[in-house]
Amino acid sequence: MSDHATKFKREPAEQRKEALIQATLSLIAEQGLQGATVRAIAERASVTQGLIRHYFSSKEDLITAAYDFHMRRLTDMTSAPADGDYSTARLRLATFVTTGLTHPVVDPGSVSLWAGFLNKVLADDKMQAIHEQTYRDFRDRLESLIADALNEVGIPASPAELRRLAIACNAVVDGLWMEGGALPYAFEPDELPKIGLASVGAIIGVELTDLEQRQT
Amino acid sequence: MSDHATKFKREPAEQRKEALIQATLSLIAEQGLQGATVRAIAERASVTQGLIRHYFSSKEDLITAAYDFHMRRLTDMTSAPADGDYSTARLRLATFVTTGLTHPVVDPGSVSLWAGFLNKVLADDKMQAIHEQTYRDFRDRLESLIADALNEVGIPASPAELRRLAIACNAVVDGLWMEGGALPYAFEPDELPKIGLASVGAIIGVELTDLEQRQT
DNA sequence: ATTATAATTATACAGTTGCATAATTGTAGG
DNA sequence: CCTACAATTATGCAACTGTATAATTATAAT
Repeated sequence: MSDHATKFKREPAEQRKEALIQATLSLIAEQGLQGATVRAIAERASVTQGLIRHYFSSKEDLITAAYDFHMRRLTDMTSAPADGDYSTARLRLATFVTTGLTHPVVDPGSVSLWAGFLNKVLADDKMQAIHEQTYRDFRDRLESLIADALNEVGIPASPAELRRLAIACNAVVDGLWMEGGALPYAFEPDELPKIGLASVGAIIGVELTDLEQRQT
Repeated sequence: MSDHATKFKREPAEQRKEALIQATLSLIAEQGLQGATVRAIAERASVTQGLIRHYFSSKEDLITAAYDFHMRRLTDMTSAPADGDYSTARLRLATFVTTGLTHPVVDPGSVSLWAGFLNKVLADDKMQAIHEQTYRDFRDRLESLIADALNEVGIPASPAELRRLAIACNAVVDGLWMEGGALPYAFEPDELPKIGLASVGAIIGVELTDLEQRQT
């Protein structure tokens, strides 16, 4: 009679780690950092709290890993559709902006998550490094899309100019992203991407709004 | 001999309340919401913890009051210099943008504070109401400045257009504000206001960068 | 089947948290 | 001067926190 109801299952390390990270992220999104206690995380991941210590040397270690995971995912979600777009540079830029200002990138949970981490970012060096890294990745990606679009219309820009344009466009996208996440019902469904396209277009001096509708 | 060293002093209610709020804000700015425990707040305000309960019915009550106080101050700091400017509408708008992108409005503590509150904002109705209120105040202020500037150069805009422009400009300013606060050493001292002016100018189609230097 | 071992659970602990309640004490009005 | 009362301190408590350590148990290799 070996029918003892098995009390737990062993999972591959990476899978468990990610499950714990996901549990952590969902808790922070819902209740902020304070809601992410080891016990709450363990419960949400259907695991006992001791296991967290087995995979992460401390709670801070888990938080750091979760932050890295979230920021990477955010950047990837925004970049992916534009990366697969091989039409014109302008359209690629437009796709990037539109994606970054549409669900699921724009989402209360995402914004809450980002905000929840921010004060740790300013206090902890490791967090600061991750923040700087992901910010630069995102902005560099945007800068190269802008450079391509400007070349395409025959108005290339100097490196210094490109830097300024990238910072500005990044700010518009970030700002709209935040507002959309923080006030989900304050904007029409298509309003944010439209405003984003018009603004980025105005800043770099290239028309972007009419491009999106066309079928290849 | 009535020289017993007086153990405490009675302060007017409003003054004590504000002292407690200031202590709360400085703690959240430095360490996030988690650092703002009743004991830490009391100590920073040079008071014992029981007193907090005497002025605020709960910790949440204090946090809410602190949030309201901070957001009001942020909006006021940004608006004040532009309000006292009676030259041209364009200059007033430029002053508004510049002020919002310069110290002390741009400041790691301010951003940290704002972020620390955000997840509470999404969860708590009272906080949500305060957030919506201050956001609208700020954006409406910006919208009226934009409207004046456009009228001044003879290109008035429709209400719907004005709304879009205000949302976009608000996003630029907010985005730059955040980036400046989150990465204090990533930008040159004058870089953010310059980029802000150029971007807002580009979005609404009015030159703003050359105005600031002129002496009346 | 047995065994070795890592994955997982179980238990314990000292410190911290928000809050309630009681005990003081400054101070304005008589 | 003193008296009343609110402002403030003092003390206590139950719940929760992160972490350490020991006890189980699934599972792959033998």
